[in-house]
Amino acid sequence: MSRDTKIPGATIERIALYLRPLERMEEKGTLVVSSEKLAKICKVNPAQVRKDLCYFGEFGVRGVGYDVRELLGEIKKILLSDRQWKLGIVGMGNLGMALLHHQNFQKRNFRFVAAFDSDPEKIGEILPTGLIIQPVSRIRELAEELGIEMAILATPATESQGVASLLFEAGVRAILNFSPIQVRKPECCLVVNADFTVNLDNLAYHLSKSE
Amino acid sequence: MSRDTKIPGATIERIALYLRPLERMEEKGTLVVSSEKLAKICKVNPAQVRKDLCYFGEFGVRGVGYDVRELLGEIKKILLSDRQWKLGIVGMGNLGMALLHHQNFQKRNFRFVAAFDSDPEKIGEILPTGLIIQPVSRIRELAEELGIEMAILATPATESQGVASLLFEAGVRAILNFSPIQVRKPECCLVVNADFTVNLDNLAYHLSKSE
DNA sequence: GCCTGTGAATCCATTCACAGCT
DNA sequence: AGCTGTGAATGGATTCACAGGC
Repeated sequence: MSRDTKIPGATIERIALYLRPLERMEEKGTLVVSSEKLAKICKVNPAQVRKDLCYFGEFGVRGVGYDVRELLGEIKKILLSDRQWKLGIVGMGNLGMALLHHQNFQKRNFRFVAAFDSDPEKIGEILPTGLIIQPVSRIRELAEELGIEMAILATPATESQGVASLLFEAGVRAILNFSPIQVRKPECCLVVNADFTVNLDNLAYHLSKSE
Repeated sequence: MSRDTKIPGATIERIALYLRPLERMEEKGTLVVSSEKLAKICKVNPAQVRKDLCYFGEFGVRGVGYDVRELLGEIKKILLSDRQWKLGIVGMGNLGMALLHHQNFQKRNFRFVAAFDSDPEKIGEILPTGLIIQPVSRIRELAEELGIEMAILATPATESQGVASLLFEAGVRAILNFSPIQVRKPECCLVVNADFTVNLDNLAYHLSKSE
């Protein structure tokens, strides 16, 4: 497939999904996987798997399948998950703390290099990882100094927009937003929302639809 | 619009999004809102707001807009968020603990009625909310007794499928899954995945695409 | 004049179906 | 024979554009 084709957003979301089972397969020593097998694990259509992959190249062998190790490498290259990303986190309440210490970020090559909060009680606290909680007022300075590339926003709704603006001004260009508001952002920057209460609202609706 | 029209899944996701700013408007005493205003806050297209709403009825007044209080009521009815939902949570690590104590669930009428873990060290621990951590082996019994309607899965990947199956057998029909695997489920049940590391993978990809 | 409700048009995503390679 | 790669067909979701009521 031609390189210049526009790649659907939905495709790259699924690509990230394919990555995880492939890692487990590599660990277990599985050498080859078919689109059908991978599709079943990820709960998608086999044709979808093939189409998604072929936006990026021809990774498979007809009549055989995909080489697990090779496909894993290609996907990591596509998602830039073969290199480390530096994260900042703002809002060290229950959720912020849990995210900071969550193993899956480390596993996925995301590394926290700074933690911020606006509560004077918390500032200066030394966390188990060795990080020290910094005041929100130092975001500008530290984001540049430490080279923060993405940030996680775990602040209360009232603070989210203010903090997001600070982050964007400091050159952070991507935010994963756990707060329940949609933040304004410059054209060049990215925000993904992860307010899980909306997921529950969704479940509630669909649950009651099916009696 | 006719009542029997199939309602897009994307629509109901956005409906949950509209709910939040409407609540803030009601608190502030705002009486009326236009599709344009609401759209701007939620970062969507105004026509989208109108179309979404008109799947459920005619809530607005031409030339005027939507009555905030009335619209809020209608949306709460649609999403069944005018009643309380009983939640269970499994996996009381950092993340599970943080979710259990997260204020936004309470605000949204989701109430935790049980917490489970498989670690003998944790079982019996009394949490700040008064809940006692129960062994996973009691899921069956307690889910029925307490009337758990949805569950949050914050277990390590290796345990997720097992626990999910237990929950489904116990009559829980909806799961919000924070672990990085796609669980098998009966036809009648629902799973929404909320593995936020895939969101970061997404951000990483799009970030590097835009230089 | 203003803003909703909604068919029609457009855009995007998924699935089918089969040609092509091993 | 088996499984990938991909155009074509289908199915959904978004946006346009305007008629209709305040």
